Amino acid sequence: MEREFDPSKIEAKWQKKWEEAKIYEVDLKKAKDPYYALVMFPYPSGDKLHVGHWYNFAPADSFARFMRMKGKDVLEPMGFDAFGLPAENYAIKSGIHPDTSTRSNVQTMVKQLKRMGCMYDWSKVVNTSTPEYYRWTQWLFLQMYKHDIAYKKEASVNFCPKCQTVLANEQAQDGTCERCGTAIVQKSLAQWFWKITQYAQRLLDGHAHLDWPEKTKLMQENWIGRSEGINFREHVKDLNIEFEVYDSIPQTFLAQTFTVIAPEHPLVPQLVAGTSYEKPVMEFVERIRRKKLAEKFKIDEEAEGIFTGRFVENPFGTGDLPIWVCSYVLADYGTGIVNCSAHDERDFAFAKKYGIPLKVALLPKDPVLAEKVKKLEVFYREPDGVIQTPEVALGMTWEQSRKRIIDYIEQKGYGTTKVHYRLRDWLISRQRYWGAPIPIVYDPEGKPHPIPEKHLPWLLPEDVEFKPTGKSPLTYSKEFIRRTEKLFGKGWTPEFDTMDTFVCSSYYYLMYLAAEGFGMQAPHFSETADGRSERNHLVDPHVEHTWMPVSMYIGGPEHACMHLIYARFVMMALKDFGFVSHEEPFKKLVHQGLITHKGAKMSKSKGNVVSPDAFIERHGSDVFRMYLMFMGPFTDGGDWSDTGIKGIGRFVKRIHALFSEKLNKKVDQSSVIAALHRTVKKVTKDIEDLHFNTAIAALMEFLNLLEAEGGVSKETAKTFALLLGPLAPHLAEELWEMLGQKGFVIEQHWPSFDEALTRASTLMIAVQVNGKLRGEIAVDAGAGKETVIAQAKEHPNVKKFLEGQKIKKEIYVTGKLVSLVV
RNA sequence: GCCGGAGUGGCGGAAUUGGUAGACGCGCACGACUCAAAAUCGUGUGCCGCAAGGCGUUGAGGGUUCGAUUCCCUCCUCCGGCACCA
Repeated sequence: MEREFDPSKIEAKWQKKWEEAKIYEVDLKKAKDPYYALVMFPYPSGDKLHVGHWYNFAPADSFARFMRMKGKDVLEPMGFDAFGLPAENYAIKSGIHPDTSTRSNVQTMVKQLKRMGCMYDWSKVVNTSTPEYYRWTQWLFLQMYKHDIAYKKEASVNFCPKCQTVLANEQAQDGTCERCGTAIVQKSLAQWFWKITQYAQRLLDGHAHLDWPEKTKLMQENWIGRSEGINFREHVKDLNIEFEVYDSIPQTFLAQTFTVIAPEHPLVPQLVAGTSYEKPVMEFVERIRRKKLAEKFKIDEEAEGIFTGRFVENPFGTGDLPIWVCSYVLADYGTGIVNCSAHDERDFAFAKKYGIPLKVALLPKDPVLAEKVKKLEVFYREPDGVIQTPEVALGMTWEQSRKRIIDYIEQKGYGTTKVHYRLRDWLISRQRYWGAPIPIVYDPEGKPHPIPEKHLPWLLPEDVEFKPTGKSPLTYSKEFIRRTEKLFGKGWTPEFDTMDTFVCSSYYYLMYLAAEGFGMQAPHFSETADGRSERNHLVDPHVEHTWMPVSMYIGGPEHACMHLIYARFVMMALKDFGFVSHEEPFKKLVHQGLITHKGAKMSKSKGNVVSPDAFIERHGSDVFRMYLMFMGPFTDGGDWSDTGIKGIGRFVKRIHALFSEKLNKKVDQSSVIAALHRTVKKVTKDIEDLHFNTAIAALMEFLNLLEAEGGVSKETAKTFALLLGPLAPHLAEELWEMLGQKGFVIEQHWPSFDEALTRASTLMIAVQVNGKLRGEIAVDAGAGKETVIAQAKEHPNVKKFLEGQKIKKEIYVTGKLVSLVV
């Protein structure tokens, strides 16, 4: 009867049975109670699945299994974010085509993923690098183009000298390349952008309905950077030039003494044309431009500037303002021109450096400090400072005065309120090979034309050289150019850039829904019987309506301001275009924590990477994933320990031993039944909250009790096996079979519990005297306050402390403790 | 600099509408089995004590309370994010 416990054998056995029974395949059209459980799909790298993948996928799968046992129709798909730089860099090094290496990596990863034993629906795989997939990436571009969201413009853009490509703002967050860490430089290039800025407000407003970590929403808010202020319309003295100036602290508007303009601003040459200032100013502009090209622009570097010889005619009668070109002014925020006062730290420092006069509009209450501020010896701006001008806000604090002054400015017609965002349009062009070609061709005059949908997929050419020349590799494809001329005519040229891979991942959650029945081939719709094409629909509207938004999305927090913003934007756009019915893609979002080793982030260079393979070989997938979940709270991550996993190994062996040797009870004692119901209650709640660590601890505790009892009844064992179902799926099946049960564990109902049975008949009550624990008494569950307190006073040790004392206060916390104060 | 989050045994961590701090596991010590080791099992594991029991304790200091890891104030440390946005 006793069976040898060999995890690798039983895991292979159940994986085979699951696959044969197709129990994880979901009929999207028939689902009644859909639950879409999604993890951020992996990049198919040549390295194997690492611990980070496991830490994301395995607990996510446990949660999905739990939902399935709770009766939901759960879709848990898996796919590959397969375009991108690593495959291309590998091709440069090895000569192996990215398509070849990617396909082989995908194959390897599928094999590894299957060993995890997750309930992936392998009939709906997506791979973003296949023509069947990127055909829709290109379709998405065409829709964006058609609806005027995609546009091309010459702009100063972030360029990574190492990756030899431009990057989106989001991918250059701290002035370095998101991929390789190289310092970003600025380049002026004609590139394709998507107008994500048009959605800035909706991206902010949408947060209200999302069950996301507050931290993530906050990061997106900061990134979008909404700022409300005043736009002033101003005129340049002696010239027929007008411009707008954005001011987010309009409190100072009467104390402004000079104006600064960004070096890249197109008005700069006009301001100085034909004057003696032209030469030095344009030289200054060129010097700053070169500086930005050569290196990452340093924040802490001192501001530089030069006077243009021009003045703004000040409409408030407070004197004309000299216009300076200034290195710290950003060309693409606000209007690129700013009016300055003494109450902005940088303006203050700049004016001091160049001897520009300043006026004071705000004074501190402290008279000593006020004297210093008046003499412009120190910079000052505090919320409780007192406003000196304008008259209408006199005496108000900096904070209070804001609204009053804005109202005043609008009333007087000096300016209008205006909202600005820090968010910039999404630069989606990349000068790389391994991506989806942008479906645009240029006529002989250089005017762009969208490629008609019937020519999609617009295939990525094969005959290219993988060399980082700074030019798009597609430029070197003869076939690509021939193809273009053949289709569109002589002198026509294709767009040589490919799309940012974040475009591919911005809608993949919809593609799983469209991938039904096409397996690895990926999604497309066939022509209808009467020959009309249905291909203008990315995804079946009914399926989309039923399954979106994603019920639970799990992935790393590093995507807060990239993928998670792009995906929301694309979903909103698709809704506006009429292709989907929802506007938010991810209803609930959870970030798993980071797994470290020896206190540091795992990396090859540090040599502290933990390979899951050896541990899986030895302990099996169930033990490995349970250990990851047991380490600590899912959202916290943890530090990997080679020895810690042994505890879970023992736990699993002990369970197996119990089931094979100790199913010896007809009926369990009532104390065991009570513990069982408490365990069901706790495990249910813990998995709902993604507190896998404490769920496992509760099961361990229960096992300890069963062992102490010397055995277990079959009924209790059945429940125990079901509780293990989400956490250790293979083991649970094996136990289920050992109990002689039919069907798969995943098809059973999640055990329920009886609240009344979770309560024990006798309670242990702690007794405190003056807040210190002095004893413990056993009382009847139904006993009232008087009885319990009387009993507490009889406890010998408590008695000792009450001796000769007068009791001032008696407190009874029902079912927990008695506190006596003497 | 600004905005978040967190500090609990040798280690990972548990417990917060204020109610027995240290569940569960690792490690360690001793014991059993063994020629021996591994594995396994048992006992112990904040400090003092053979024990009954006592004392201490959740980064530091203070406060509220019968009672504080939990609430309030001050400070320290660590982690994450943003940072020329006028």
